[in-house]
Amino acid sequence: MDRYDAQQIESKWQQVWADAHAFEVPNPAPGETDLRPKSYVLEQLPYPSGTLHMGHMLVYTIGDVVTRFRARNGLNVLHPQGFDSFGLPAENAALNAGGPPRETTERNIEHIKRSMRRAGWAYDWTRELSTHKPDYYRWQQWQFLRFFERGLAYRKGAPVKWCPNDQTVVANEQVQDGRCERCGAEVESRLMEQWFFRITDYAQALLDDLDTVDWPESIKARQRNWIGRSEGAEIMFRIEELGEDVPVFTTRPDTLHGATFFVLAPEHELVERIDSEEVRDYVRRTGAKKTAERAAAAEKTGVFTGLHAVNPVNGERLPVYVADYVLTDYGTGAIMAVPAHDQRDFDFAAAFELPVRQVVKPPEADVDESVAYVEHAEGEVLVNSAEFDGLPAPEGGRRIVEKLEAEGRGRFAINFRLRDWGFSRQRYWGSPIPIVYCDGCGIVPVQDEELPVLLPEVEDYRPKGRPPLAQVEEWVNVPCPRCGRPAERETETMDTFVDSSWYFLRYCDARNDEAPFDRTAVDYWNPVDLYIGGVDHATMHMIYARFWVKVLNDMGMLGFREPFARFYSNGWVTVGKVKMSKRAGNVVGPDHFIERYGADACRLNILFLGPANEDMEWTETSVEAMARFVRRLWRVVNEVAEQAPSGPPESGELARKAHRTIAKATDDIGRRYAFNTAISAVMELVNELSRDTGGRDARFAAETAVSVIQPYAPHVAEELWERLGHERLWEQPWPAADPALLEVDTVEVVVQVNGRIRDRLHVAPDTSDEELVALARRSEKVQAYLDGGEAARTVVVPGKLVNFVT
RNA sequence: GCCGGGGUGGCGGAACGGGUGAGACGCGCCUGCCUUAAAAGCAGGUGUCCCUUCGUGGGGCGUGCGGGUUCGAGUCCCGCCCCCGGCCCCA
Repeated sequence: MDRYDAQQIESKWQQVWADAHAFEVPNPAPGETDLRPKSYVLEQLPYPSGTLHMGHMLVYTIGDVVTRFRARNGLNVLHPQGFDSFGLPAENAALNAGGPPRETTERNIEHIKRSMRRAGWAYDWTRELSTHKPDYYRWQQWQFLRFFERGLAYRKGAPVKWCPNDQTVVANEQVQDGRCERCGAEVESRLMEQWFFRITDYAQALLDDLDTVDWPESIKARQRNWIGRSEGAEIMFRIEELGEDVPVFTTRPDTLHGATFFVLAPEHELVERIDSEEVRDYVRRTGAKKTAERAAAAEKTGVFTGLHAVNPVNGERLPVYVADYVLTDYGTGAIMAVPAHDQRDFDFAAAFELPVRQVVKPPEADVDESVAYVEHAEGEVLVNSAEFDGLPAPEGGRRIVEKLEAEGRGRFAINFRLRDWGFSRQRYWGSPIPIVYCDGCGIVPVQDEELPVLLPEVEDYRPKGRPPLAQVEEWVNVPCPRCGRPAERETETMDTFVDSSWYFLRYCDARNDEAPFDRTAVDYWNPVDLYIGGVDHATMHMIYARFWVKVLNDMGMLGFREPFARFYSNGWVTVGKVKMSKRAGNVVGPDHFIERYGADACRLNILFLGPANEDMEWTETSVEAMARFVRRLWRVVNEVAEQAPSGPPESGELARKAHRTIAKATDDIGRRYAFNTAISAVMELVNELSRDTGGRDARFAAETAVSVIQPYAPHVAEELWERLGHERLWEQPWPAADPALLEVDTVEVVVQVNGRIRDRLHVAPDTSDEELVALARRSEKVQAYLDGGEAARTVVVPGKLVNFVT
């Protein structure tokens, strides 16, 4: 027997697969139907900002196991791969490396592709895409123009989060604890003109359709959190001195009579009309505050404006304050303050000595205005609320809104936390936005025939506050597409989340140069049957992509409403319980381990560490263990190949074990996504096989072990399959377990007396209940415990136990 | 605060519609074989405590804590404790 040589075997089979175009999956030709059901298996594509790490190893191996398993189970499987190559990570990587982003990015892509091939992942590379390539972003620009025509992409001035380090606007979602998610710098608030997608139009649909997808509950919960739907009312207050109506949103219209003051956010548009040095000073100070400071402030701050707001329900004049505990980007940026029933209002009232008036009273309690009553109790009623006194609070709230509605001063309303998606970036490395600004015509879209608007090569792409593209005069200055007079191009670029909002559609028709994709192709493959990726993309990317698909569906470009029918979220790979990440500086790459132990051992290892949807601890000893297992498999199967006779199995215990292994692995991979336990099952089989490698059953067991481990360790499986006298394992049907052979010859049946085990019987699995009881009763040990008496009740679980209850 | 997910040996983890003896599989550790030696490999042992005429012997306790349902609970119910993650001046 020759020695196991991972490198030699793996490169051999990788070459065989490439030559055979083994994983290339053409779209069905027009008019033809593939009889196999389709399956679209997709993993989130990588940012080529460096090399692969163990997190990638995990996600891509999961996808690969499922792909290979499904292909052998008669499905037509699409499994493409590409690169999310635009955006800040790639650009920052280029800045660090000191070259142009295109060069570093493309170098990284080549490196990653080599690693991916070396790992043996079965991709259809004919569909490869990179989002920084003009043939990709051309169609993104095209789709942007369709969004723009429909008013779904628009420009507005808005307070935005500005990262002083990256010198760009970042999305709210990219801010963590007041810091830039990418670089960790504290973000500032600025008012800027921005491009937005009108995702809020789809808030309700995004919420409702979560019920139609098969995702982990935790991921759905995150999206629901993010969308943040709350029901309440919008109530109109008149600012007396300005003669302006200001709406407020409240979830507690029942407490309207308890409003004792009124607060505007410092950024509220009315604030600049207030002629007060004190107010201007406060707004200035607040603006200088970092978002994080503002949220963390223990003491409520604010300033009286001299204005008054009229409460529409009772005509009371409430003093108007400006205070930064009211946020400009939630609700309407103004609130009615009810200190008796809101902790924040209560704190503010305490600091500014404002009155507190309780209007909701829990049953059997006196009115107590020394604390805020914010919880809810069954049977609470309204007090101090004029004609609504005594009504249960929920009903009272309803009646109050109805009354205001009749007067045109209020209505039931639903508010979402979700904001429109600001997607323009003041950076270089992204898709240009195909827009031209003309003094005469305003915002003018670039004509479809002019696409793509190519990203020009620039000398200096470092961010300086102004978009780097603004410095490229020969690029910026163009004639207006509408009137032909001198005009200027949009110099901001698109957020990389735009790129990843539709890449899974492009894979279906990746070489189309007449449209983003053909609807037939996209409708054939989609929705993605299994989407695999990290929880970190559960909110942003996966909400944007859902939005994108809904819009395209409304445009009639595709025939489905949800992109990802099922989502599998992989856990983190940890080192000493710390997430493996660039930031933590504990990244271990697969390349070194693949070189040392082989891709098969590494693939097995990453899935054997634990359940793939939970965090798993990386240890080097476990790779060694898997390398040991592969060598053991190699030795045992080679032995069988050399000495075991061919011929139909004899259905002995070893053959039965093989059938049980098939059954377990099929269920573990196909239904449960329990990748670790399927490996254990094969290990058990190999352990048993190693004790007896000589018979026909041994040959069958060896073939089974090789066949079942193939999705995990495809190279060594293919080599051993060949040595067992067969070929092209990757195309062989997945083995089927014979139900008749799943049972062992004899089973051990436990005999209990009152739930205590007293004896064991060894019987055939199909022994009848009556027979079991008779056998059990005959046992001396049981007799002793029954003590001559009779069982009041006898419980029989066939093949498992007999329990006498006295 | 609200929401989601978890607590099982020295470690990672099994036990998948309550059905035996929990702890599969692997790591680590211990003993032995092979070897001049090492590596690799092979065989066996490994929750815990007690009794033992040491026998492939007997028994108690064990799945975060306290109750409960059941002939039978890691699994179901009630009440706690702790850990991880998400959204939070969200009006």
